[in-house]
Amino acid sequence: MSVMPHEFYKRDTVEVAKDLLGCKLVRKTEGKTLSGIIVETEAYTQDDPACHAYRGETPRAATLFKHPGIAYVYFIYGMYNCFNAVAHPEGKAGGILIRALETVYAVKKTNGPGKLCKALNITRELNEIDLTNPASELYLEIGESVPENKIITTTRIGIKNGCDYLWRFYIKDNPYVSRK
DNA sequence: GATAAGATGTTA
DNA sequence: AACATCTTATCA
Repeated sequence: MSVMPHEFYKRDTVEVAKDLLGCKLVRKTEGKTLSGIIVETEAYTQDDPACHAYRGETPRAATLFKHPGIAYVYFIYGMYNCFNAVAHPEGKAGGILIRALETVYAVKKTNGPGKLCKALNITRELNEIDLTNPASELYLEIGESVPENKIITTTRIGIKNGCDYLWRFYIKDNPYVSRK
C-alpha cells in the first residue's frame, strides 16, 4: 500500500484522469476508514470552457491553480459537493472530477459525484487537503492498473460548454459507474 | 445589490 | 420532465 507522489499529478490532466481509474480512495472520518476503487473520472483543464478555471483565477477556482496532488471540493446545485483531484503540468491549472467508486467496505452507493461525497462525508472543509499524505483524512493510493481495453472514453455529463470533449473515463462493465 | 446558471440526484 | 435549493460569477 502506497500513495501516488506529487509527480503523478504533475502531468497532463487527461492522462492523470485515465491513470486514476483503478486507484484507491481512502477516507478517514469519525474514527472509521472508508475506501473504494475509482471507476469513473472526468478531466477539466484551464483551456476547457466547462472548467471553473477557464475564466482565470477566481476565488473558487484558485485551488485548481495550486500544487498538483491536493483536493478541490466545491458545492453545486444548492445541495451537493463534488470532489476533484488537482492535476496539471507546471504553470497550468486543472482537475479531475471523481464521479464513482467501487466500494470495498460497507459504504453507501457512490455512483455519482454528489452521492459519493455524501457517502464519504466529503465537504468543503477538505478543500486543498494533501492527497499524497497517508496521514490526511483523505488520500489516494496506488491500485490495480486497468488494461487499456477496459477503459471507455466518452463525453462528460451535465455540462453544455465543451460537451464534445471526450474526457470522461470509466471502467467497462463495472456496475458502480453512474448513468449506465 | 440583484440575477442567472450550474461538473446533480430524486421523484413522477 | 420537474424540482429541490444555494454558491459563484457577472453584471449594474
